Amino acid sequence: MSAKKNLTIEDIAEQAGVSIKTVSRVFNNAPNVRQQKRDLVLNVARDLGYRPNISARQLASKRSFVISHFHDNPNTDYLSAIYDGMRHACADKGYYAVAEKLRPQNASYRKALIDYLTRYEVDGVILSPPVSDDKNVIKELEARQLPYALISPGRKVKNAINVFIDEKNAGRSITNFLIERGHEKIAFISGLDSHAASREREAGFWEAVEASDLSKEKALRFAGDFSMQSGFAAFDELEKKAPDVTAVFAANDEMAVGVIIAALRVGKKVPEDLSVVGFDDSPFAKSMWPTITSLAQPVSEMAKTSSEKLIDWVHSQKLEHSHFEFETQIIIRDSCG
Amino acid sequence: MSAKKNLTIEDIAEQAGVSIKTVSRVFNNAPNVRQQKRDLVLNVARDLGYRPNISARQLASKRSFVISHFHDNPNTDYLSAIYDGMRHACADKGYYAVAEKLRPQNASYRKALIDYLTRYEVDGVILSPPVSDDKNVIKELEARQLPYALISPGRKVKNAINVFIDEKNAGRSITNFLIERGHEKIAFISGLDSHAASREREAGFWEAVEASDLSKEKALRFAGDFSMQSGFAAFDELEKKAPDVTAVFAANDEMAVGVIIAALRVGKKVPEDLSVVGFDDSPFAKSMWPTITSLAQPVSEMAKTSSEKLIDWVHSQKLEHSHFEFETQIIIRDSCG
DNA sequence: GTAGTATTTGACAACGTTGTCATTTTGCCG
DNA sequence: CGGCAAAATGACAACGTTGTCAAATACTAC
Repeated sequence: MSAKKNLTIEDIAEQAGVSIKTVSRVFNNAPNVRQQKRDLVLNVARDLGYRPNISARQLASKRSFVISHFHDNPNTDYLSAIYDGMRHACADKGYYAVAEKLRPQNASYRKALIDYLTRYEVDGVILSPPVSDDKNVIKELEARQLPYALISPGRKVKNAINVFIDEKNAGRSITNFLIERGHEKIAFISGLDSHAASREREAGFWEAVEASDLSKEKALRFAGDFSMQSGFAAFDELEKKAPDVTAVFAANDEMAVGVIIAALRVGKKVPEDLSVVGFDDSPFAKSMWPTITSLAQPVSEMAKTSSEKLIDWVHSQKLEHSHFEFETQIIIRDSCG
Repeated sequence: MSAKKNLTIEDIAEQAGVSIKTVSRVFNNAPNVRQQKRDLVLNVARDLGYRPNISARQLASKRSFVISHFHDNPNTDYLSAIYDGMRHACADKGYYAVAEKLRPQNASYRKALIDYLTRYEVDGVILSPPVSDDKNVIKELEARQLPYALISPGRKVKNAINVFIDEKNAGRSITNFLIERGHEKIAFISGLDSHAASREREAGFWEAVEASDLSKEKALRFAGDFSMQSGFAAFDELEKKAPDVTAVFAANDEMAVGVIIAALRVGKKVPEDLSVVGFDDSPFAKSMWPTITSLAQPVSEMAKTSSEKLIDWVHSQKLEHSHFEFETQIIIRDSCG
């Protein structure tokens, strides 16, 4: 074991025969460095295995190289997907990705938020539903002039990065998918009405119904809250009120799972007796029996883009593009005939 | 808006009438500061709202104030529980918690690991199954003399923090729970044999069987892999080979869910026709129908302790206690008669 | 009260970058 | 080829802590 001295910017500068400032410029992609020198520095750095010291960078530049995801969502699959996307974007640029649970129902959460923000000095923040629609949080970020990105916000915010899918359109297309398959009486199971996404998906459902030959009475709505249990309950209600419904669109996969299990329990089979489609294409959808047809949104990609644009914003000190719409896709599986 | 100048250690020192070094000592809980001065400094700091600058600390102390969790586990509930525990421990001490997925099946993962370690300069690492049993990862950490903690390792490691439950004992006790309820023919569904925890839980199962009045033939074992699908398959096999089994112990909740759904699908009811117990007390267990009796291990607490001890280790430069055993608990729910 | 020791405190130089601004080099035009 | 603007480069002072080591102060035993 050799005594390993830390490589610094000076070592590279010396080896390359330039000043430390030039090396710094190269590593920050700063303008006004001749290509030839840039290559030289990069080569020397690669050969020696040099990495800029993050702490020193932070201190000198007053950036923290940390982006944080604020959330309040019990769906750990969703959170993990977002974190994956963040890590991807961060890895390339030497940023840290962290996450923090916010509890808006908790009276002291605003204090906790401020506390967090002062303690950790993050460079940028990503908000996911339902926090992405929390006025108080947004106000706090704006007051500090902290760059932030909203994933699937209920309404777009002007001076922020907005990353989203067309929820209404998605709801419409998966509803159409059911109608096209010949279902003549269908039901929608809502998520929490406080989530904008649930409202939009429902709006899409009704638009599809109206554009079809189905009469209004042939479409029903049951209230859920995104949980599996609310899927059970919705199915039970459905059985009571409209046992002739042949297809269900649940606003997320977890409720779709609930519907399927509740159906099994009274001897109804999916898809033979009832077709079910979900939303989100969560791991559930792939592993359930039957596997569930679901509308996939590219959550990781959305988080990755959010992170990249956030980092760009931090670097350039200005917001170039603020709206990023992503495509969705219906993943057809076994849960509908 | 007042121009807000950054508060530094010097401001506090000046206000309190001491040197910056004394302030530094107070904030690092260093010894040899008179209580009276300590209080004085703390008061001044609180009044002014001072927080030490993390970057400067990092740079001067050559610590990164980051601990990282290396994992390779698709169970996002488990990962989130660990991250929660880490955050708790970190929040108090100004540390950052980050996580990174390792892919030991990937040929280049060792390179990726080294890359990660040089890029991010973490202070300590937490490994969870199956990575906590990965010799290569451990070797790499030891070579760098990086403090690390193992959550639920297959075998304890000497110069590391080991945080665990008694898996075998847990397996025994939940098996006994079934036997005591009068079940006379029972089955165990294993997880991946490469996970030490699954092997231990199984060992506990057999110990309980042997200590009981059940003859050996009255206990069966089916191979699973922790996935819901393998729960389906195990049930199907069970139906074929031993339809008179009245109770199943699945090595995790996801497989227990699989068993229940597969049973429903052939018209068997849980718990009337079949009792099922799981392991981990995941959100599944609470929300499934029926709710699932499961063995709970305090994952968040374990991660919190891991983090705390890791941070202590970093601070004191030495490992005080290395073994931390946690208690488990059977959470009785509706899935067994 | 004094010497000797242990505890407490402070001065000042790191730590490894980036920001600022001055200086040098290059490119262009007449 | 001289003059001038633009581009490229460098010297050096931040950034806000902690580490080191010397100095001051408090305690102890006689």
